[in-house]
Amino acid sequence: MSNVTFGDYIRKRREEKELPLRKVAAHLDIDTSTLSKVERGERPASPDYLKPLAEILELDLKEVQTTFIADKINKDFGGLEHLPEGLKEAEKQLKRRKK
Amino acid sequence: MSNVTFGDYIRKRREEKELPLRKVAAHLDIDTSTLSKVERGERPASPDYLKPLAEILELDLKEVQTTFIADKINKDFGGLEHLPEGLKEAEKQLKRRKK
DNA sequence: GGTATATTTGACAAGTCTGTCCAAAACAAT
DNA sequence: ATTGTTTTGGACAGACTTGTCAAATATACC
Repeated sequence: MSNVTFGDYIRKRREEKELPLRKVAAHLDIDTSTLSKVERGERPASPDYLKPLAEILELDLKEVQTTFIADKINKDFGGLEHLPEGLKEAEKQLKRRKK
Repeated sequence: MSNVTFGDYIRKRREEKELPLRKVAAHLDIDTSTLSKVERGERPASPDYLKPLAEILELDLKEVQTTFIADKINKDFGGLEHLPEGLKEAEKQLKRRKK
């Protein structure tokens, strides 16, 4: 898995499976147009899309979520120079929370 | 540094330095009320606040940013079960991008 | 070309978010 | 209790976001 946006990721997979936007969008219960925009990165994906996407594209939910998160972090925080440290800290807090 | 929200973090420091909201808010060029809300987590902090905050509170910008990022990731993605993997992936991509 | 299907575009409504304003409340100190 | 100061609450405007709809464009196939 390479450094690819969430939109590219799901579009590529949708094309592999030869599904039209129409079908996928219907399964996500959104408009074709909205999905088109998400695939092209013109709009962000909603977390609500992740499970249905994993289902219809037959992808591991873990991979879908992971790609979604990585992409969004990049877009949201890309401009901050200390992002690496921020990520480390977030991880540390997650571990701490588990207990 | 413990598992503390961004708001708590800056409030604690502001009180340490015995600065009123009025002064800090003025330096950030925002309303007192807005800063009060940010400190109490009623509103999110804008990235624009980070540098001025570091200045007036005499904190390391790196620490301020780190706390900000960790807190926001937590709030934004806290509901996703595969957040740890997402963070790992984001880090991997950052490293890859550096080249 | 012509028809059918798929995708993209842009205008739009409804909802959400961000910060301001100013009034109210809390706090300090005497 | 009154005065001065700090902090909070809530209504509000303007900007932004999210998704829809319908029209336009592209793609495929005969």
